[in-house]
Amino acid sequence: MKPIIGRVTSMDVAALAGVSQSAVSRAFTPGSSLSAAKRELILSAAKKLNYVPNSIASSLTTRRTNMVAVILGNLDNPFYVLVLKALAARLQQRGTQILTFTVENGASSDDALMRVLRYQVDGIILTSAQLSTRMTSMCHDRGIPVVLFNRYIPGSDASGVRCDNAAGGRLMADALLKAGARSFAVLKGDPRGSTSQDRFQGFAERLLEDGIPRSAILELEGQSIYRGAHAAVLRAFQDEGRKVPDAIFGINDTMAMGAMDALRGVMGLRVPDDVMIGGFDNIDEADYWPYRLTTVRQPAEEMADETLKLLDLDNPGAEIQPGIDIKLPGELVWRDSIPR
Amino acid sequence: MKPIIGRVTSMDVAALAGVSQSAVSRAFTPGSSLSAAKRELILSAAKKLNYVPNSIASSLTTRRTNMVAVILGNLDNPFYVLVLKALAARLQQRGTQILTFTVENGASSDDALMRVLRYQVDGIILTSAQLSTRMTSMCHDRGIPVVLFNRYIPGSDASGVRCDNAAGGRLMADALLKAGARSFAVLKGDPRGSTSQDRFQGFAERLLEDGIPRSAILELEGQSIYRGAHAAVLRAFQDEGRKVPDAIFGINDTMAMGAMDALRGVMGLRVPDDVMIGGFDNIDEADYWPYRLTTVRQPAEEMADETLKLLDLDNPGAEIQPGIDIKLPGELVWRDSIPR
DNA sequence: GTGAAAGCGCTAACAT
DNA sequence: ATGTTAGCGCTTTCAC
Repeated sequence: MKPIIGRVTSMDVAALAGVSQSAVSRAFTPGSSLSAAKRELILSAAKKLNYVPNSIASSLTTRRTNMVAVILGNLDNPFYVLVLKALAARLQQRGTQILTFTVENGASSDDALMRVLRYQVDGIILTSAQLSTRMTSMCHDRGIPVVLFNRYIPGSDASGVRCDNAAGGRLMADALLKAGARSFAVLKGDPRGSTSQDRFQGFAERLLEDGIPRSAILELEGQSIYRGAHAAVLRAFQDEGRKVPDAIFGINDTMAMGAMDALRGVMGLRVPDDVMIGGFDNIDEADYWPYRLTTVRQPAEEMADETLKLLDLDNPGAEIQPGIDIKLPGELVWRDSIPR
Repeated sequence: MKPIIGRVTSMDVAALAGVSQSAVSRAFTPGSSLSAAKRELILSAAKKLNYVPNSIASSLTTRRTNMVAVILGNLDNPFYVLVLKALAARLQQRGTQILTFTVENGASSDDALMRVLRYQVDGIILTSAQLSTRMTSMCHDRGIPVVLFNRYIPGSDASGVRCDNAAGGRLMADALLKAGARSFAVLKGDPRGSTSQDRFQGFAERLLEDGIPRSAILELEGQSIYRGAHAAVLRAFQDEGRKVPDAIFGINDTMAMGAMDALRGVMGLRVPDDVMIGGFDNIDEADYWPYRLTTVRQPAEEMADETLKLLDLDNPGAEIQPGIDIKLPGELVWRDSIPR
């Protein structure tokens, strides 16, 4: 017994159940006043017709779409896959769907944001790219909360959650110093990203405390990816013949892994005997046997929790918070790429 | 000069520009008849008000949301991240957004699908989990095209695109046989997934042609993940003391890598000298120096292309295809985990 | 508790 | 080319 062709609407259900269309609406709205008997009647009619409420139509009146946009940049970095998973688990559980946008690495998210706005999402989570102040205020005007994930935009009043990247950088410098390293190289990612800058900043600061000037740190551009780091290391230490330092700090694990493989696989060095390597993120791969990378763990799950708290989806009307900046501490995870 | 608080609608723009509301609508609809002058006028008024068309409202009449649902299962498997990226790039380019759903591995997607249906998506791409026939027909009734990505549901009339998994399995068996292997183990993933079954099936068939019966192949459950494969290998060859075979075939690269690390890292064996290892997918990591995994490449990009072709988003009204099943050939990528 | 009626912001005939 | 009008499928007053 196939139902009517085309969409079946609450009208059809109402007709079949012999009630008004608004009753059908109530039957699907938890907490609305409707007698249990009538609700049952309606629900069974609905099932018979394979009726599914059209949430697009309802959001027109409720002004809530139950969709949140997640702007993703670098999916090549497994950390952001972790983040997506953490966010998805939490959001789906509360009945919110994720509208995913991927943007070219380092690209401005403005155009992505423009498209997002058309969809009247209930909130926006930015894990990537820059955000212009014009966009911030457009979202603000519409009452759409925006939260920056692991990035900070100076001068912006957008709120954000991030790992305490500078402190994490210090943690790593400290570990390396304790292990006896005296010369250093750093693999940086997107130079415009605050994440990379902050980690380097904290790292350099701690080194300076031990008398190592920032100018003594070799800065390499790894473009945030394995391949980029691999190439940068080879270029510096093989092609250009620079001296391999005691330690290399990869601003993220993927780059640390790329560096490690270039050093070991191509140049025949040993880790940590010839070079120590430190990473950041603590992605799953960092624990794989060939790497056993000592790294700074980012508390992805907690960061996701805080992100949703800032989004405050349960309080639609609420005035959007000013520039709250939540910093969660990272934690050093000792493995084998730095001797202890 | 801040615009009006609250949402600004096409009415506001019309008022400011001194035109009718429908003119505004036309100004934002490419190819509608409107004089260039008026269009300019409207566009500038819109910009002044920071107006962004509400696509939720428009989809109510157009019956198109420009959203496609992508149901994702195992994001732990980097191959599906690749797939998501490929899909996102293509979809976004044509102005279609992705509604992402993650479901527990192996779980039924029925409830996810139910939620998807509320959003009136223009199409559904299922890269994971099972799909009941009831769901298939519900989508069918609504005229929502569904395409299965790398899975096949026997008896279902849903269309799908997949790598020729059986042929890929044969390719791997062939390579292993040529390299001199005579005893085998296979790391399987979700036993309910056709992908895992098909690859094993093809693998076993080819082996049989060389006189190796299926019963001689040791089947291990690796749950499709690194850690699962790692544990399964240790359990079989260390705890239970089974004899390590000449070759191990990981139904996907992640599992092959897990097996490799268990064998080398824990048991001290060498690859490929002591054990050969083959994978499937050709994820980026397969090429990393410590692995250099010989594997069967899945043509992810082409698969994404075919998926979108089947979805046929440009022909909304079109009758949904019956059970088309597109199989794209995999390709053996030789690296170092199988001697040549 | 329940129905009637008025929108939500837009598109799509239909006029002109 | 442009304005007028009638919905799209739902939620939400407002009566009863």
